[in-house]
Amino acid sequence: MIENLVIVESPAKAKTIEKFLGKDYTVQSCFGHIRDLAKKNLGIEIKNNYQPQYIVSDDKKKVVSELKKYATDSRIVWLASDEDREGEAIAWHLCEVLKLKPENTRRIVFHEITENAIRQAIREPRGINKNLVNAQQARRVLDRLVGFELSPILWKKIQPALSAGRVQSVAVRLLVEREREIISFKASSAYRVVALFLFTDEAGEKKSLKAELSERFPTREETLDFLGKCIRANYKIIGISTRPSTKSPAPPFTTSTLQQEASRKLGFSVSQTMSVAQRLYESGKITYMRTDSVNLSNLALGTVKKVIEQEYGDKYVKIRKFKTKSKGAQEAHEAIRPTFIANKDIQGNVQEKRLYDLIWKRTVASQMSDAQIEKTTVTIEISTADENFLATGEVITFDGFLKVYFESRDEEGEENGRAMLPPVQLQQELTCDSITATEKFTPPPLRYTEATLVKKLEELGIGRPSTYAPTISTIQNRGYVVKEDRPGITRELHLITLKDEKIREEEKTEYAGREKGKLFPNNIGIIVNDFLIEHFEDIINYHFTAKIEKEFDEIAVGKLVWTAMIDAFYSSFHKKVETTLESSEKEKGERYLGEDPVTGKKVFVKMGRYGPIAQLGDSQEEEKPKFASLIKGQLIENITLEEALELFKLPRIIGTFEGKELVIGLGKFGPYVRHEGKFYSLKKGIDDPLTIEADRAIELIGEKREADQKRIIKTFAEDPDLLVLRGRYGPYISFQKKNYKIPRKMDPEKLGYSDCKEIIERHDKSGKSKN
DNA sequence: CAGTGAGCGAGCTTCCGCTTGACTT
Repeated sequence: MIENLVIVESPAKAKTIEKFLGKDYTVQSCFGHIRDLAKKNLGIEIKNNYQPQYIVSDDKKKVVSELKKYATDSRIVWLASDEDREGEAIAWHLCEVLKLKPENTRRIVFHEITENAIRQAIREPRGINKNLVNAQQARRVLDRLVGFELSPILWKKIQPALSAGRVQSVAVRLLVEREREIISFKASSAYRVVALFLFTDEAGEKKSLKAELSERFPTREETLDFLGKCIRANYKIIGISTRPSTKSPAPPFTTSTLQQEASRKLGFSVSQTMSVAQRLYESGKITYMRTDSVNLSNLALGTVKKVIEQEYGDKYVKIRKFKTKSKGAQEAHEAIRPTFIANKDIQGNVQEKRLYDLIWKRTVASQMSDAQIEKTTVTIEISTADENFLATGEVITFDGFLKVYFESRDEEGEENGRAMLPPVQLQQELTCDSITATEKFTPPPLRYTEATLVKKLEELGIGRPSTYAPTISTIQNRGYVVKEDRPGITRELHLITLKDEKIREEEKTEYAGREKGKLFPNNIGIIVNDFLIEHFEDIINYHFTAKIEKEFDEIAVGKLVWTAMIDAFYSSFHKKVETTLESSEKEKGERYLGEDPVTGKKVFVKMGRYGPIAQLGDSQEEEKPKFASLIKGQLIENITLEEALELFKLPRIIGTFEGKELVIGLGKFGPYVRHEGKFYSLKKGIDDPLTIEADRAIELIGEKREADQKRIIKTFAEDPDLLVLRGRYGPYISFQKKNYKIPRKMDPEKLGYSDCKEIIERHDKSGKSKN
């Protein structure tokens, strides 16, 4: 007989709590939700007032049967799932599935894993809040209805295996709309004018001062006109103003802000951050990593205070209570912080150490004093012009939290105004060494990274800490978006300088717009997005989640019946589903580009069975149209007639090598060179399939042959098809287009022909028995 | 890994939010 059984969601949490509670308590974990809607036929009985059909999935059966054993053996069962909508539902499902009796079941909640908080919770048990459970059921059922009714429409009207949902479809919409802003963006330029002044200070030392003109000139003529006025002008300081200001630290990490900072500072992907954080959590080094709360426990605040006092001194301490700003936050946990703040560093791999360091610094800095900053602006008058030059400098008079941590930004701003200014006086005369006017282009809107997309979703109240990373993966897995680097463009910019009373003009080339690790929408993402917006704008709407969240809140306080809410939504939604299925045509995203000037045939771009294609000639006419695949990265959205016509120039024969033809073509995996039946990929961003020449193609073939050679560990005279190769996961055997794992005990260098044959045979046999 | 693009049809795909393993040929 067990006296007390406590059930929590996470096994790591169970371990910690068991330590606090002692031997009268057995603590088990249920690993999150233990059952979910059946996958067949929606899992909801629509005609039976939306009765959910819950089933325990296969991978949860083991956990459930173990918990059942424990529960029947226990005097009191304490349900300690999180204090939020999902946690309440988990507690309710546990009651139902484990058949718990109310008289020996208690529901308890705590927001922080400290002994006090848990003892306190046990002193204040309550029952299950059925209203809150109903709010969760409404959330669950609505998401299933939306996801499982919209997705099949896409299979029918666009392409199989696509998906749509309340969260993912909005994420894609954000990316598509941003891409359109970038496509339609027209850069304008203006001249930024910077002067370099020289003077001698009181000690006789030569000093310099850089200052920027208070305005930028939109044209070359105006810039020239201004610089002309500056020849033989006199310069005098007519103003020095200093303005004190303060900077405050950012709040402790939530899931979303941790993902953002790990991306900016450490270059981690969103899922990488989560898996490293998971390891830190499981080894007891940090608190729970899926949270939307910026709150720190009083215990933690006390330790942070001590650490700051010891490391930096009393005047660096400023204890703060942060309030969450994000919509729909449920705050079931603390903010993400080190479990033991006194530990400045930890054991672990490089990634773990770096992420821990980031969390430590952010936590500590959040409880430190404001930084005091003095901003100085020096105004310099030009005797021959109305404009002024301004020199700005910044001096940190008290570093405060900046001693530990500085939050990064997403924009790549110009390094400006950060430097200290040399000491100068009012009315001081300056000598102008030179003035440089540089043409500056306005930057286009920023593309999203994984992390900035998470930030945006959080601002909109869409998605939860546990789903940010999976959502980002889903929209990439469906092919809606791709995360990649893309090269920028080089462009000419105009430079005008005034030095030694002479004005000189020159052209400079600038490399701009290179993208690294950004999210780009694909054609299929754009087509799905446009289709959903045309037929279901109200759901793909940025405010849809906020709207239904309000209704869930009403359900949670008992003011609204959950099935009534679902019925109001579903009856109009389902009507739209039916009319869309009946009326709308198959959507191929076709766009007409114009006529081919050579043949006079019409040119279209659209989605084909295997991807986006260009079509030359109308399908109505007698002659069959020609087709050509679009190159990766080309969008139906903005491809030009000229670019489309180029595509029909492939495949091209560009010469011969070793007596065989070199053919450039475009395949499933991008542009290639074909030679003797073998394929060699062109280098992305370097080679253009339409202009590549034989020399370069031969070079590529050589590189590939060399790389293949390096992969070979062993070959056998008995059979040229059998190879021992070095691969991503270590050495393996390749035979007749199939790969085989080498047992760990065996040395790949010493494998003989018969050894390999044996491995292959053994594998093939076991493979057969499995199928 | 790599050329395709007519049309039909069976059977498959899919949501969001809680949790952790399993484990690469």
